[in-house]
Parts: sequence; structure tokens; C-alpha cells
Amino acid sequence: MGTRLALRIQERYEELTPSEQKLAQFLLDRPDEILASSATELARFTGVSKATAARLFRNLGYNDFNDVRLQAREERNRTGPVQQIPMPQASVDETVTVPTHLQVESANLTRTFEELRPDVLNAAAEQIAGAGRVWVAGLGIENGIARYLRILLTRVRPAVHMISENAATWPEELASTGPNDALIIIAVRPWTKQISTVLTFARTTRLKTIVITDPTNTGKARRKEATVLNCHVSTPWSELTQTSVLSMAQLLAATVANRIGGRAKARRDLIADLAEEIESGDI
Amino acid sequence: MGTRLALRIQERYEELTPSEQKLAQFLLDRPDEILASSATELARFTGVSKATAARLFRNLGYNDFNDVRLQAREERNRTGPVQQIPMPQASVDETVTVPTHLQVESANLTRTFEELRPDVLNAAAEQIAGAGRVWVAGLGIENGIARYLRILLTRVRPAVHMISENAATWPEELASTGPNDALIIIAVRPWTKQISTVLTFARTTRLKTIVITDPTNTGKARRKEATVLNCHVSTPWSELTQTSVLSMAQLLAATVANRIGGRAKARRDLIADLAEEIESGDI
DNA sequence: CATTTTCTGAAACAAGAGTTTCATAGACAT
DNA sequence: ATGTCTATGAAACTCTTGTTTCAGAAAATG
Repeated sequence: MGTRLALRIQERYEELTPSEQKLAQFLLDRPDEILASSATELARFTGVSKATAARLFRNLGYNDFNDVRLQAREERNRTGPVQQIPMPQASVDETVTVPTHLQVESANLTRTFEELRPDVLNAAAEQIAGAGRVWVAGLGIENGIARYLRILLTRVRPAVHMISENAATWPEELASTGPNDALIIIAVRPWTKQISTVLTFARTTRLKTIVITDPTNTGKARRKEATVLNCHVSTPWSELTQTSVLSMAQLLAATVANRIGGRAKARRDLIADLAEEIESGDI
Repeated sequence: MGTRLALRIQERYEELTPSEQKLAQFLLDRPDEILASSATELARFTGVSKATAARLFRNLGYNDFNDVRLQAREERNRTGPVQQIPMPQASVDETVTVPTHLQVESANLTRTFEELRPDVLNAAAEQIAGAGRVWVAGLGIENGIARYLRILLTRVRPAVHMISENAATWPEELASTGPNDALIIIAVRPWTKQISTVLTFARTTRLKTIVITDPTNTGKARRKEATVLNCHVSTPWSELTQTSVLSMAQLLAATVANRIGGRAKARRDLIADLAEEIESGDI
């Protein structure tokens, strides 16, 4: 579970102004900076003015930046000395070295899975295991990961379908879903309107929905009554990394397999046998 | 190894006055407080005056409390070597818990990137950056990741194509490649004959080939004169994890972007603008 | 296109942090 | 006891940080 500050940001993220969002983004990505840095520095890091920073904290419901810092500190003390891997700073020349890459990936993975609540994961797995049919959606860059997840799930249970990459045809495709189905959406920032639309649709048709996303969108998704699996995806430079998203997909599939139990294993073995036969030349 | 501050304190400890020692002691016990707290607070915690605190830092050879804080922060950021993460044993009941999953993923990532030689990575990036056209291939479960890599590369350079998932049509598709092209194959175990075939073909047509694979196939690929990016993918149970493969794809794309330099950035910005426009409704 | 509303940073202002000065309390030698 | 020297905190001072105000820019609205 994230910090209280993170939760507040997630709740109010859409109401924030663009520059406030920039700063809020940064705070979600690197909560430890709140303790280590002054508000002035935080503003400078994200390229907004001190004034905007002050406004953000007020808008989030704090009296003061000092309030924020005190809460953060208190939370750190409560959480105890979890050895967390720090996210490296952006280097000036923008060159990505191998060790830096490793550190970024480790930091994101660690945060992702240390914050993941097992009951949320199990709830998601339960919904997928128990669904009549399962639909997997991922737009743009997430499409590849969605396909990957679909294959993992196919190994474990029948009736797992991909929703096409073309968002325009989603209404038709989703029209054939029923309340006993489950929908998995992979959508990290930037969040598109289509996703909101689909989530709204899913809620009205009582489709069980699981959203794999990043902290800036958690609030939005949760408000649509989806089960949210939160992944940290930030890097010190401007790109995002999907590694933790893939890893989450992996874990989700494994948990589903676990839920289903023996039948999943049987299916997996069957598929392995088939694959072997095809490989051995009958193609 | 302790922090530099800790070392300095230990050196000069006896020379310090009693109240200074009280404060110094505290700093040795809880080095993280330096980042989180102001000098005034540190003084209050240990029951000494602000003046004493100021004197202590000066006596330790710093100009300023600010000096101390900056050094502490810097030390936090360039965290020492990542310690070796052991791969957990298979649990009897096959249940995947969240912490176990995290540990497996960390172990694979760490091994993958600690073994990765920067010159190999750079060679691969060079080939991709310099190629006329780039072809990306991934069969079966790797197909999703291949698509992901393709999108990453498309953001950075033109003429990046996917080779279809249907291996039967590969001969036709590859027929149109030239010696100035590059081919990226994502293929972890099990290794299929098709892949060997393609690699042989690539060698005879002098196609520059990069293979992202796992240690069991490294040798085979290398013998076909491909540039090999090795990924650790094992888990304590029978499944594989593709997390490090995705991460490798990410790093490769970043390195290519780096190679290409300004033009890559321009292209990326252009694409971001386009995406924004589409999102804003002109679809 | 004009008008209103919202957003934003510069600058003024208030509050707080860190340093320095200084007076005094205590330790020690004579 | 007296003088000397060191250690220490209170308070004055300076500089930085955080908040508020305000005017112009940008966006939304009619």
C-alpha cells in the first residue's frame, strides 16, 4: 500500500492543474524526495514555480508543506527501515548505462511488489479464474504486453480473448460480453479517453474489471470500481519502463493458475505436448 | 562501508566536546535522519542547542550544515553495488507468493545485467542504428514482447518492421531484406528449428542479426555469428519469466536512441505531439 | 471574436533555519 | 579565593524557505 500522500494524489489527480500534475507525478514516482528535499527544490526539479507547489499542497488538503513533510516522516517511521532501492538521478548526458538501467528496474519492481496487497491480487485472480470468458485489452505500446498476458492465461484456462488494438471497434466487441465475464485492461499513463469510456461501460454492464496501471491512474480506475494492480514505471529520464507491468502480468497469470489448480496444470501440459509435436515437424 | 560523515565522526570523536559527542552519537546511530531532519531538529532530539550543532559540523570539517546534507544526499543516490540476490527454492505447494515473485524477478534482472557486457550492447545498438531497415521477429509467447520492442524502436528511427507471427511465411518476408538491414530475434527456450533456419539464412545474406535469448541458446546463436543479448529467465517452478527479456528490449531501445542522438529525440517528440493530437479528438 | 475563467510565475512578504556573538557557568590551576 | 580557560545556550542577525498577492498568459465559453 502506498503512502497517504500518494492516495490523496491519486484521488484528486484529475482535478489538479497541469503544472500541479507534473509535480504530483514526481511525488508519486519518488516519495522519498519529500523527506530529503525542500519544497523549493521539488518545484525546481519539476520545472514549476514555488507558488504552484504551495498551491498543490493546499489543494491536496494540507495546510502546509510542513504538514506534508511531517506526515511523510511519520509514515516512514511507522513503515520501519524497509531497505528500498533508490531511484537514480537523471544523468546530465542522458546516457543510459547498464548499471543504471538495472537499478531503475530493480527500484520499480521492488516498489511495485512491496506495495502490492496479496488480497487485491487474489481478488483479481479469483475474478479471472471464475469468469465465463476473459477479455484482454491493451492499447498502443501496451498491446504487446496484453498479448503476452493473453497467451499466459490461455495456457491456464480456455476462452481468453484479445480485444483488438483498434479502439474504434471496442463497442462492438464489448457488446458481446456478459456479466459473468472478466475484462483485463493494461493502461499506463498517458490515460486516454477511450479507457475511461470502456471502464464506464464495464461498470454499467457489471463486467468484472481488472486494470493494470501506474500510480497516476489508480484513482481513476478505482473510482470505476475496477480491481487495480498498481505498477511503478518511472525512470529518471522521460521514458517509462514497462518491466514491472510485464512482471505483474506474469504474477497475475501464475496466481490464476494457482486458483484454478489441477485443471490449469493439465491444460498447460497438454499445450506443451502440442507445441512439441508441432515443433517436431508436422507443421 | 559507512558514510563519509560517519568516518569523519569516528576520526574526530575524542576531540569533540561532550554535547557535540551526544549529537555525533545520534548521527552515527541514525544516519538517515540527516536527510529527513533540519539541524535544529537534530539538536532538539539530542537536547543540545542549535549553536552546538553548528559548531559540530564546522569542527568536523564542513563549511556548513548544508554541506553535510548535500554529501549525505549524494551518497544516498550513488548507492553501492547491488548485492547478489539468491534465487529462492521451489516451494512444495507451488504457490507463488508476492515476495517470492519479487525475489525471483530481482535475481533474474540482476544476473542479466551484471553479466551484460556494455560493448556487446553497444555493438547491437550500433547495428540497429545504422541499418537501412530493421526487422523484428518473435514467435509464440515472445511475439508480444517483439511488438513492444518494435514500437520502442519505431519511436526512435523509421523503417522498423515486424515479421509476421506465422513462421511459414518468413522465407517470403525475409527475401526482401538486404545486407544493410538488421534483424532482431527474440527467442528464449524452447529453441525451434525455424529460428536456426532463419539464423542460417541471415548469415548467408550477411544480415546483421541480434538475438535476445536465454543462456541455453546463447551458444547456438553465437555460432551463427549473431550478436547475442543474454537474459536470465528461470524460476524455481517450471515456468519461465520474460521480465528480463522485456527489460533488455527497453535497454536496447534506449541505447539505440542514444546512438542516433538528436534525430531520435526529434522523432520521439514528433510522435508524442501526434499522439496528443489524436487523443484530443481529431481521430 | 470578445469575454470570462483558469492557470501560472514573479515578486512581496512572513516565517523559519543556520550562524555568530556574547555572557555566563563550570572546571581547573595557582 | 582568584583568575583563566573551555563549554554552552540565549539571542541577534542573516539568509533561505514557504506563502500570498497580483498581473499577465492561456484556455474555455459564448
